[in-house]
Amino acid sequence: MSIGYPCITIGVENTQQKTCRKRNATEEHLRTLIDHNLTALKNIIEFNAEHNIKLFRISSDIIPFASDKEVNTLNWSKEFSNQFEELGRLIKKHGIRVSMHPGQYTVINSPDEGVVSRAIADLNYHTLFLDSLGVDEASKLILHVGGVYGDKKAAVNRFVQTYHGLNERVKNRLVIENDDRSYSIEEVLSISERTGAPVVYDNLHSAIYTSDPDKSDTYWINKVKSTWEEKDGRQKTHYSQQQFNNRTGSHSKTIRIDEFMEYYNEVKNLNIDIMLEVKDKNLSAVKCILSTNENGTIKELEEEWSRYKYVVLERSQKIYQSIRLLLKDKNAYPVIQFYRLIEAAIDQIPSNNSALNAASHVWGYVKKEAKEKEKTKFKRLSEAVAKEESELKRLKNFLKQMMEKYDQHYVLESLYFEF
DNA sequence: TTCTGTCAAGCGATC
DNA sequence: GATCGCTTGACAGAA
Repeated sequence: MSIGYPCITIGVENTQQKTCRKRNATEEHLRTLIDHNLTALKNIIEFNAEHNIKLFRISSDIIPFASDKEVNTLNWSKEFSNQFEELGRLIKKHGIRVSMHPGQYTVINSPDEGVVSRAIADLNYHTLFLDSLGVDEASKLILHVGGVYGDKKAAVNRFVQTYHGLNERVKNRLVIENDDRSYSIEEVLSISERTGAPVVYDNLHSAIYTSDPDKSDTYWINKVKSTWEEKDGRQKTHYSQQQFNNRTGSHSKTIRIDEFMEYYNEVKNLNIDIMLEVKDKNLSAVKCILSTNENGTIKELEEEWSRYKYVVLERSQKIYQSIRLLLKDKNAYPVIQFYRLIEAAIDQIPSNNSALNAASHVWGYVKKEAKEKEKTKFKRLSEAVAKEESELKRLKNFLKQMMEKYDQHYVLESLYFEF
């Protein structure tokens, strides 16, 4: 089983994707952006390899306006073929399975022909991107069924009809997913019967929208399994949790580990890949991978701790001490307790005092080298935080600048500036 | 330098 | 029929 995350990373240097506005999309500017984004992808792949993350969704925005031939006229696949080859080699070398997922705006069953032809162009773009990497058919392209338009039967028929007219290369990668308001898992399954497309089961969507709420996740995962053939690779699923107090269907900030482990224990023998849909992306992927690793070592937790420690200290001295104590036994691997404590800390809002405490720890990395003027500024900003919580952002921005100026990579690679 | 509004996409609910 | 909300991170111009 592989566990992965979509599109972007939190707290990993040089992995940020760039884009632009249509009106600024000159050929030259697009070239710069594509070059930048492919380099960022390479850095993401390397990060994933280092952290044993074998599943990753590539952002649809990686080639800006790729499916709009009037805006992006570049032959990017050919022009950047060297970078694509290198990326493909890297992906294969590390055994990473990549995928893509056009968003809610790519709709092939619309009654509007213009919408459909743009959607087809978009699918062609995604397919060309994956083909350019040289990855096999197990690298999938995930799509929702689309709209209902007041007549679901007709809408489904249009989906099936358009599907059959798609390029073979697209069809070889295309997978359909249940959504949370229009097409339930049972409806997607019946569309799969008519198209042959494999099905991705999404647990949260199904919890929100299904005609059969009594059926379990395992029931549907088993049911859907037969839509996956050998050439499609391992069955893929999407997993997410509801963010409390948000709109139904909102993805949680982080994967709550106890809830995940309950799910994992039910599905671990079903031979699936799990794509986590969650706001904190790679952080939850690493969390879930370490939590399900029976041969994990304390060293891996110590590495995690080095990234989280100031985030925790900023919120709770008590939890900070508890985690230090927890990691004392070098032969143990208390991974679940560790993440429970991290989650408990992140749930808290930093008080002025605890935030200042963490800030002064971080300041400690540079205070010897700092110029008088910088020391004064730190003092002034700290005093402001003591009076007014809203000033914390200003103080942390200043600290980040200082860490960059004095090359304090230990702090910069931590998550202190990400929370 | 920091903040706020805008972009880009299509559906569907609401007035 | 027109408008807004949904979603998302980053752009882009204002302050």
